[in-house]
Amino acid sequence: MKNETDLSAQIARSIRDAIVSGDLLVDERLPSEAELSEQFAVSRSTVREALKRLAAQSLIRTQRGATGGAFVNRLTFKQAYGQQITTSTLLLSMNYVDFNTACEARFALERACAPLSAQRRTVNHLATMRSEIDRQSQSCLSDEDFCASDVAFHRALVDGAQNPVLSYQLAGAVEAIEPLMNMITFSARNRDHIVKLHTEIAGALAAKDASRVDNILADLATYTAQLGQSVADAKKYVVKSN
Amino acid sequence: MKNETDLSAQIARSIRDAIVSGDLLVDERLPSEAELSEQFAVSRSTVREALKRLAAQSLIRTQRGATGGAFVNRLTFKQAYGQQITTSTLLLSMNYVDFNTACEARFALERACAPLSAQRRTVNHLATMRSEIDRQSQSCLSDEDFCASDVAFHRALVDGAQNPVLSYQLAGAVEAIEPLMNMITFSARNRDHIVKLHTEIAGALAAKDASRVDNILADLATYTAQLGQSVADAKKYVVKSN
DNA sequence: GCAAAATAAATGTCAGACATTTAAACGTCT
DNA sequence: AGACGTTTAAATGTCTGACATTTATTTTGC
Repeated sequence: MKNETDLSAQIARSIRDAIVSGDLLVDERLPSEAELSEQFAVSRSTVREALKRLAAQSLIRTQRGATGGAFVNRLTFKQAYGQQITTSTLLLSMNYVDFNTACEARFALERACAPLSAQRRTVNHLATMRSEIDRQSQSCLSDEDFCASDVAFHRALVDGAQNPVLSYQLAGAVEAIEPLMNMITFSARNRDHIVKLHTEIAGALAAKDASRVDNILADLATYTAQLGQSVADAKKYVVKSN
Repeated sequence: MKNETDLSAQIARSIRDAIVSGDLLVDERLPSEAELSEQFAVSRSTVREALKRLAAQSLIRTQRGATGGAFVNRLTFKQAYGQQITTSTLLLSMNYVDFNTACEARFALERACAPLSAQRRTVNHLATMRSEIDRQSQSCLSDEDFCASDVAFHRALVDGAQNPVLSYQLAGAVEAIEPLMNMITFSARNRDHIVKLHTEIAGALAAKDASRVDNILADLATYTAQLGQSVADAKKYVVKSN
């Protein structure tokens, strides 16, 4: 195989395997850097580079001081969200993905959450959604803030499904598309229509009417795709498409 | 805020921001380690630790030699898959998530892909699914191999939607659940039923019958949840549940 | 002109030192 | 004995300087 890698990468992989396989348990302390450098027969710097790699993936955390060291980290959903969003955003922003594809994926996934959310959403979720709708109705809002509020609205919808795995998966899809949405200039008419659809969604969720939620989400998907298309069309007159 | 972090973490964040914001473009070369250590007024070791952090997230790649250095990496879907799977697997394996929750999320997302897959799947996707069904029918297959084939089947279904973003998102959900599925002992009767459902799914996809695919997937979700439940029940007699 | 050798620039690795943080061990006073 | 300050030890964090290795370029020799 590819054995031409760095020592630090090899060591990182070795420790990562030990964690993933359950050989090292959560909160267990790794040997000290000095001990690791002996075990692997490399210098302390090399061990440190390996540990930094693992830290970057939230696989370990380090503490200084007498009882300090590197500990196997219990990956929290928040940390996982963060990584998911970073990765997804980069994937999209590096031009591999056009707006339509991202949009399609996002709404497909969101519609997967909708039935569960209709069953399980709490009053808190509904309240969050309504407060975001209020914010979106303020005409003084910048396009960026409008998008951010849009993301918050849809996050509340997804969180309503009360399934942290779904929330985690959707975090990437919903948040990563925000930079793409930010390229859209929202006219007052656009905003009115979106706010109207959001209001209907909140209403349908409040009524626990899953199929109505699904229909409105489908409309919203179509409408969003149209907005994206118009931006793409406008650009064609300025920049040559690939 | 939290400014108590390592220098290497701060520098990594600074460079990461430059990449995400588009300040550093894909394939652009970063300054050499020596130059970076001057710019940030830290030692080369510290810079190197920062770069290793970024490399661990596939944000940069490094080349040795005269024209070498650190380059902004174009994140490939394959790399993103890999990270996604690692993260998701860890998240699930660290006991935050029970089988039901993971299963629900997985099938919800998969059902989101099904209508698109029914429209767009190619003969190749169907062929892959059929060949996996054949493999699953061999009674000599170990439980682990059966699970692996199951994953391959569902991946083909998802890939049939021909939306790389969906495939990427689902990679985590479908593959990360494999270790949990591996705890299930599949009797011949279990396998027969699953193979039967898989066959029906493939047939419905071939016929481009989206709603039938959806119905069968719902059945499969229910059945899988039942299998997981029986494992959980059996365990209750041995280990006390939390 | 072309192939081999020297060169230079970069990352990879090592060794050793010092700084800083932190908890525990130790004393000292009440 | 107990509370409180001090010392100490162990760990990570950082710096410095050196050498090894890789690789593209330049030079040299024929």
